Amino acid sequence: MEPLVKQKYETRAAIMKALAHPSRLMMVEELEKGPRCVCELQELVGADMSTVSKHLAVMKNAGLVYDVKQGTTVYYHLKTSCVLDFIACVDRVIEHNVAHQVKIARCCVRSVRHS
Amino acid sequence: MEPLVKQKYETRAAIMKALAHPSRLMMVEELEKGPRCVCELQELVGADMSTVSKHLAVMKNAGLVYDVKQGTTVYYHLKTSCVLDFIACVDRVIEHNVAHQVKIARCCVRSVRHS
DNA sequence: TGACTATTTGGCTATATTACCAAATAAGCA
DNA sequence: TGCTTATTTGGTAATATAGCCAAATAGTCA
Repeated sequence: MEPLVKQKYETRAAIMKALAHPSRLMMVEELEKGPRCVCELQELVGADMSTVSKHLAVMKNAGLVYDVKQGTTVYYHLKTSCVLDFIACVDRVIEHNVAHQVKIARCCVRSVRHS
Repeated sequence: MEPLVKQKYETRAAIMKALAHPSRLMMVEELEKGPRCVCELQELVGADMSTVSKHLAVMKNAGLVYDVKQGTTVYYHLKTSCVLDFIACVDRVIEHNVAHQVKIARCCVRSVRHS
């Protein structure tokens, strides 16, 4: 494995990781509606403000969001809305999984009935 | 935050997490070309076979892949190829970030030249 | 059955992530 | 300047993740 190729996958993974947290996903979706300050996002996710700030730092570091200071408040903006297509794809995977679970469940019910 | 809504984001994050690793991304891309056995994937990522097997278990658990046993070898298949659109989106974020870095770099060069 | 191959599991250590609290910064205003 | 508000940073403990080795499983074939 060439170092450059390896690097490519590490870079990609870093961005995915920055999205792979419930609070962060929630915030990304909220930011799609428009810029939000830390306090608004804190209310949304219901965690300590320092925690929220750190989550935002992670996403900023990955280049998913940027921040604009206005007085004492900091407004975070979503950089690319394509992360939402992203989430749509994840939801398709979930639907697929759920459908499969249902199929298994139906099968169980049937075999109980027949036993 | 209602528990069900919270659950939704946790489910999504779990799937993202299952993708958020260089080796796993590499494997997903390889599996797009067709089913592969663990040994082939091991060669690809260059890690211990047990490590590769555990990575595959993570993805299987998230419903991203499924496995078919054929004799002693296990072939892994990609379930949804939409995870690749996903990767395409990540690459767009990366491009965007790189472009920004270049802009900063150019700016630095200029200011050095002028100082 | 016994040996061989492919894969998974268990155990362990090192590292990373997350969350909270407390303290530090930074901007605006009396 | 001193106070207040919004946010970030540092410290720390709990938990999760990743990697390797060794051992266990499972299937094939002689």
